[in-house]
Amino acid sequence: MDIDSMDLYCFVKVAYQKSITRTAHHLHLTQPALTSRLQKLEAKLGVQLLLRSSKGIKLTEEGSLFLKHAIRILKELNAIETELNKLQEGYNTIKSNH
Amino acid sequence: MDIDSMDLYCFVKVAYQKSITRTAHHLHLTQPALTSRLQKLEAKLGVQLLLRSSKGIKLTEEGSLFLKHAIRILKELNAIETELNKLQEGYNTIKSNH
DNA sequence: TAAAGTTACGTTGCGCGTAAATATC
DNA sequence: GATATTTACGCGCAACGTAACTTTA
Repeated sequence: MDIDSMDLYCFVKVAYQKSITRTAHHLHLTQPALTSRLQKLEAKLGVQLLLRSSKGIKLTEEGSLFLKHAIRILKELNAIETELNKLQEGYNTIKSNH
Repeated sequence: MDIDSMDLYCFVKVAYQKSITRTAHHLHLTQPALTSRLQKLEAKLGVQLLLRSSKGIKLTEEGSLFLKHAIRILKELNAIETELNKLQEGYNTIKSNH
């Protein structure tokens, strides 16, 4: 399937902000780049996640389902970083205790 | 950070098989391609995950920690696919019920 | 016509495979 | 020397940005 964490992050942000334009700014991307990313994510999953209109963005049922999982995965990724950092700090503490 | 699911899958496979060569074959990749992927994963995380030797592969402490999270994320990704498929089947059932 | 999203297109960087190098038993 | 991993290098595709297009309120 090959989904990357940036895909998830982009989708979650768009889901919350309900706007591709605004989210693109926040992520330091252009609108077309973000549009393309979201289209490809939907293609990979084989489902439509977003309902686009000139008013903004709404989630489909599949989108809502995906959102829950995406958030869980992003939390898991954060946990990895945190735990790896702790492990590193542990070593440094040992090193500096001589 | 930008980690993709293929990174996780590669790492988990290598962790279990304890060999880059063998895993590369199973994943239909060449050895250098897999090596490069693993190196970049370690670079992204800023930690060493694997201990390489001519005998094969062992996990570092960080590697073991990462493995647990990686497995959890892959399960979560599987769950997404399963649930999305169920949703689609649901629609088809409704459609065919006329 | 303004503000949202999308399509078209050229460029660049990343991931791959082939080939050569290195290390350890 | 056989078997493991790594480095070097060239190529192709995927992701980006700019610019033009489309839609709807």
